[in-house]
Amino acid sequence: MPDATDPVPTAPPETLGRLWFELFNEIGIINQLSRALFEASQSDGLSQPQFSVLNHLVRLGDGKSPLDLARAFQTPKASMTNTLAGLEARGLIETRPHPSDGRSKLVHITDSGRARREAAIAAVGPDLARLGALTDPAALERLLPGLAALRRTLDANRR
Amino acid sequence: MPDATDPVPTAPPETLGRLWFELFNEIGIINQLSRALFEASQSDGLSQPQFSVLNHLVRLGDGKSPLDLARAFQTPKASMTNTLAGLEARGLIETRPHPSDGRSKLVHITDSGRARREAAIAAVGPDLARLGALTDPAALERLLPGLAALRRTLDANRR
DNA sequence: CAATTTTAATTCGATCTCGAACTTGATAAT
DNA sequence: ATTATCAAGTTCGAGATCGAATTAAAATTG
Repeated sequence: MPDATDPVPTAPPETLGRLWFELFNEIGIINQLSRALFEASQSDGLSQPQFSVLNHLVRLGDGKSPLDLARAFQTPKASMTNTLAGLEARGLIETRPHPSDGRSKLVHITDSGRARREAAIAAVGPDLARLGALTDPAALERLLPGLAALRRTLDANRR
Repeated sequence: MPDATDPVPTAPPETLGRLWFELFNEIGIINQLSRALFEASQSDGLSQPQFSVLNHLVRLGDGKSPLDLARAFQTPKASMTNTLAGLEARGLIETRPHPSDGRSKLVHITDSGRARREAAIAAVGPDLARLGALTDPAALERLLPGLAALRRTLDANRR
């Protein structure tokens, strides 16, 4: 029986750790499988991070700096540099100097990049349709708020 | 207005893709952040996959084959080979020949491996406690079934 | 009981990840 | 104004990821 003077419902510490590990484990596996699913569907070698950046630029607008993008995906700057280099080498984005800040630059998607994104979406389409038939979309939708909250908590809490 | 002759609520295809991408995006970021959180807490270089394997061996028993482990984590065999090599080089696991199958081998955790796992859990403890204070554990718990179902669907659906 | 096919694991190589150090440009402090 | 500090991006290097090819040991087949 809980003692009313307990400051907090004193979670059993072992159990708490287990909950987090289990959660992160599930998430790691899903991440794994979803990346593999996506990349297997792409005939050329567009990686999942590359696609994510293209998609972000289309959906939320381009003209962002690399640092903006790194923050949006919570990835280290060096990783974003690498992803952008891959996209630029393929001509899917181009970078222009920042008009007022000489250290920075702005990332713009090219027409070819837009087309590539469309093609990528079309290529995973059948796989997603297959998944969609096995899953209740509403159930997925219900997962999103909890995940977003968790993501924000983790983000707010990092050093 | 929906036409009653529509065979199925005809999910708007664009929207369906967006839902999946958003979901996988959140999951990718959480995976990212949780790995960084864990690894930053470890003073030596125990990686998150290495820890996961140690944890698995303690919780579900050792004496598994590398392939068993690869399947449990849905990772390619080659990745598991690499993770196990790292653990063995540190003396945290040891492998013994499979008694009846000459191709295989069995992974056993060492005393040092058990101790290392305990230490790793202790080292993330403060971070998890901080997170725990910002989150409702029950809300996390509620996420698990949906994630597990998603994981199973992805798993069942891969080629 | 050979020949074939499967299966467990490793090796290899190309690519990705990311912390740390560095370069260069902006901002602040005195 | 000069100097110190800070911020954006790149480079570098060590390690991780993972598909494909390889090796060796079952299991299967005819």
